[in-house]
Amino acid sequence: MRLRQIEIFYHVYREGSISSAARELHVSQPSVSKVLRYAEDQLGFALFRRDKGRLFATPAADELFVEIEDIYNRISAFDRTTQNIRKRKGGHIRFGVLPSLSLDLLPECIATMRLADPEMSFEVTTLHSSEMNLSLLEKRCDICIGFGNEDDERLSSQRLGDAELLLVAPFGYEGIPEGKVDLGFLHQADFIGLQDSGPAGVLLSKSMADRQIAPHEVVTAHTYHIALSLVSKGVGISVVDQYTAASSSENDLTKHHFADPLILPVCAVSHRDSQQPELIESCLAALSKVVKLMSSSQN
Amino acid sequence: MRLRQIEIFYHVYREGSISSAARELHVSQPSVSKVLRYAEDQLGFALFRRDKGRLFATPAADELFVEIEDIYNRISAFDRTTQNIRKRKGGHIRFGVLPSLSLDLLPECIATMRLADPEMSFEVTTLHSSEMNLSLLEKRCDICIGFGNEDDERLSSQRLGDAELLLVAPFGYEGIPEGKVDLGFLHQADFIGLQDSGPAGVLLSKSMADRQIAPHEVVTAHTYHIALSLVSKGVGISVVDQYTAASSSENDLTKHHFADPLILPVCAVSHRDSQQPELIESCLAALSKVVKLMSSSQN
DNA sequence: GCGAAGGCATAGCCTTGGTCTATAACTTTG
DNA sequence: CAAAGTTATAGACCAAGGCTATGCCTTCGC
Repeated sequence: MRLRQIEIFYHVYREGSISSAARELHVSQPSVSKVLRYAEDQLGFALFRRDKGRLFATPAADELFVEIEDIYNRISAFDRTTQNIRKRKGGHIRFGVLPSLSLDLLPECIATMRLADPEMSFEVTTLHSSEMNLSLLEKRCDICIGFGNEDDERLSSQRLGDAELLLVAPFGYEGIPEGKVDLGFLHQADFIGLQDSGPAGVLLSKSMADRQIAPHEVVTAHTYHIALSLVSKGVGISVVDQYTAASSSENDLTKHHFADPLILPVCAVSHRDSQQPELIESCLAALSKVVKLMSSSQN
Repeated sequence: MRLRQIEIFYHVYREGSISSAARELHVSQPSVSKVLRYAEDQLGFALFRRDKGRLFATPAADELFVEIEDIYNRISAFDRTTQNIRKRKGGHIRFGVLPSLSLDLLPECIATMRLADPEMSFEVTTLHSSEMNLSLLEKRCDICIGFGNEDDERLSSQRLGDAELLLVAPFGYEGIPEGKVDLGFLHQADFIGLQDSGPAGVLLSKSMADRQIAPHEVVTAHTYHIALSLVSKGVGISVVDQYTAASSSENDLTKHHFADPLILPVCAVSHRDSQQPELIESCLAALSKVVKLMSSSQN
């Protein structure tokens, strides 16, 4: 079946009549009639039963419509994408970013870059650490921002700045010292852990293992948002990166630096053989600048 | 973009060259070249950069390919469906069935119906109770089989037979009497419940509530398979319908009838204005026959 | 350095898918 | 019974997409 035949079948099936499908598609009625008939000839089976000058869908049409509906929607979305590409003036960058960096760091960066060049357009997807490399290699995005380095020679990574892991505790949590906190404070404490937390989780659990610190993990949360919410409800304490901490709207919690700070590199990773290396370069430069600015203002 | 243009773009992008795409598609090289060029003209932007007689994908092409890959796969699947429809000789029925009935009851029915008419073909999807009506109304399937009646005047339902809920317990479970078991046996027992279990769950919890029986629900499982596996491991006892119980391969558990049996109707629901009423009718008759046969042989 | 091989593009020709207008036949409705 | 709705057919036309033949450019091996 050709695309036009699919379109016409889709509308005739939904409208239940050739005439109204023709009106919807802004073409003549005989045109729709002919294409539909032609499609049936090629398929080798009828899509509609003609009875007293009216159409009734056959079981085969019911079955095909289930698949066509989906295809049609995707084609429509695809057409919108081509429209968007055509209308673009400046460059276009597709970001993949950790959920924790998506609420604070990246919006700030994009705002800054758009000020510098209002013609540029952006696309943002959130990804987990483990998905980033694949997404870049399959060219589903242009720049990924996360904690840690690439591990593939087709990719290149650049350190934008640092992210510090902070202790977050409910407001007025017992026994928290003024100023910096020792990591040992976590020992035996009621702790809210994060599942699948990537490099941040690795760094934290490694640091704790080195000093034989074992918190009492009362809840394992799947998202940072839930973890912070649990902290603010007094369920326990947790450790998150500074950007997650900053983006939280919870004001029932306090944030604390560690005496021996836990530092993670914030890295931007991109494909080595991009078709628009200058654009990527200028983007990375802008990112790096904004990240440095943000981390200095947060201390 | 027309369908042919999408197909050609897809293959050129994957192969990296017009010539090999042409070979793959079994058409001439100039043909592919021309369609690709034409597509670019219509889109208003280049898909490939031509450099020293070779093609290199542009960022726009990378972006479009992400969507096209998916569309292409669906079109391929759709083409296979049209092939299948064309090749069919006899009737075709699309079943929607509860997971618990999908392993034992429905395969038995289909085997019987195929013996009676080897030309018929079938399609089976598993659905939850809550999805069945919608699936029928949207004509995504022809007959749904579950516990309980339809609740929509556009649908008609037929009782095929009964399903009894049985107590399942680990082999040698303490205190289980010979013969029938009273429902009160569940009170305070370590019980494995089922989440989202539809009419079966409703019947059971209602019966228990009436007699103020409250088991100790130690695990809530998401699938019957997990529940049965937990029972056979001695975690607790559970209640499932006879077909689920029969389909289990666990032999570390025992099955018991209740003194006051918990009976659910096994119903087949179909659309009132089907295009193939005789086919549906004969199917329902065959189903009814098989179900009656099966439930008598199981007692 | 030159010829062979393989890549892409253009030209000219043909088939067919899809559009239109005009018209006919049939159903339902007022 | 006429009016307004439906689908189907006929004939003309244009554009999409296929083919062969050919030319040009790059790369590779001798």
